[in-house]
Amino acid sequence: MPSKNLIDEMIAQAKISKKQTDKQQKVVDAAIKIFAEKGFANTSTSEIAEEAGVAEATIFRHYGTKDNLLLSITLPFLKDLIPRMAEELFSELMSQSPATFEQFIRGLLKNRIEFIKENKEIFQVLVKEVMYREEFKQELKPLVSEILVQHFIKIIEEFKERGELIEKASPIILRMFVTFLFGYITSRFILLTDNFVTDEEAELDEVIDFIMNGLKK
Amino acid sequence: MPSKNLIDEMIAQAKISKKQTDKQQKVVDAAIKIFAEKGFANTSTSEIAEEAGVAEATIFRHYGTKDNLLLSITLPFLKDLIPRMAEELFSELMSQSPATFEQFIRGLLKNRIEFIKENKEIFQVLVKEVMYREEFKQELKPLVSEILVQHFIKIIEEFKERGELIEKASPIILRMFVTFLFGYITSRFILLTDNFVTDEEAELDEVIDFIMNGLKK
DNA sequence: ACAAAATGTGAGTAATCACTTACAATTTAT
DNA sequence: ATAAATTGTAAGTGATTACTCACATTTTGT
Repeated sequence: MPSKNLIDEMIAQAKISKKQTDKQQKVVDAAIKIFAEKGFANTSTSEIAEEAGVAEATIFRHYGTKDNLLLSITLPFLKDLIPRMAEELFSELMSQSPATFEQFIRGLLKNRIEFIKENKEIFQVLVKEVMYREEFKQELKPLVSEILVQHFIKIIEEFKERGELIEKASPIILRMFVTFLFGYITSRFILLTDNFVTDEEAELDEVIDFIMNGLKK
Repeated sequence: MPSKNLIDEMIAQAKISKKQTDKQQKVVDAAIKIFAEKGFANTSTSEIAEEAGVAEATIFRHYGTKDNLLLSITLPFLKDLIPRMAEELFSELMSQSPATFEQFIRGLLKNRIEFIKENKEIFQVLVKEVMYREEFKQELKPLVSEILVQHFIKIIEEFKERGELIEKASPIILRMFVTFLFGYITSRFILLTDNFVTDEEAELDEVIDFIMNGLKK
């Protein structure tokens, strides 16, 4: 199972370390669902309690504050599981040592899209709250710079040595790639939540072709 | 003045058509500022009143509801001024008939970045609320499909005929271009509001080079 | 078996929310 | 000049908010 659902993993992990209750589980599930749909600020604790089939006081028994509920949902996802999965992904991808950069980004994109699809809701909660909360940006920064940048630069330089990539500074290559990836993910999973693209395989080909060759004839 | 501040224009326009009051002006300015910073749901009307130096009831005298205040700020921006500016921009760009597609997107990007910078706050309010409010998506859809798509397809086809662009279906070319542009704008103006790129001119060159030629050697 | 600890909840609480009302001040029309 | 209309506000309103508390139930350790 290369791309296991992270929420399940998160919950499983939490269960071992701090043995979550049935009702706690239901609270978390309900909170993720409603936060993703309406946003943190637009969701009341009474609404979460109702959706979870639990007394409102139960939420505060376990999480203390509404803010802490949000952090309990999102921080483990950010701090533990994303970095672990990222490293697994990269080592897996590179151990298969893809012949071309194209093959590499094809594997990467497929994997990431699957990953985001499976964790769409918690991903939506995160993206929305990052815009409002400096604390989330602060949590994200090291994650991005250490995990993402560190790994990517290495890979970019490997393929540059092979003569597959343009001879530009690796951070610039990375920035262009990430900017496109970011636009791709946000436009398809955050903004246009309803009508997702029909033929994914065909779209993936176009995306890769654009990243590699651009728009010039 | 090719790229005049739209908020000023909006306010000026509103002043003529419905003669805005001094206090109304202050309310709108304060609301845009706080909405952009903290988001609509996290901002109370009492906070807006205080920032504007106005009684809370004054807001409701003029706008009736908090929701209507948001719409009074954002809808004119969406419905009147963006389309007008878009058409002006395109006719201006094309009347100078840029020699190459590269020149065209250079002009476009410069212009749009300037525009977004000048209207950064109202732009942030819009992007944040589009994620939560179906009504905003509904307002945006025709705007995007009529103004943006319509104009762009024409231009893409012009440059395809000139043999400057790859021979792909125009909607696909457009989709790749817009996806990158969207990622560029959101990552720089919504997420990383603080440390914007240092050398814009150099970055613009890299962006254009990526769009045209991709990452392959 | 049973005490202690952990979990769950109904019924609150004070604070804050968007919004209203009654009335005063100002502007506009004649 | 003055009546009418518009604009502004202090002081509320009920509703909802996140959160607390006293107490019941269940689970756990011995």
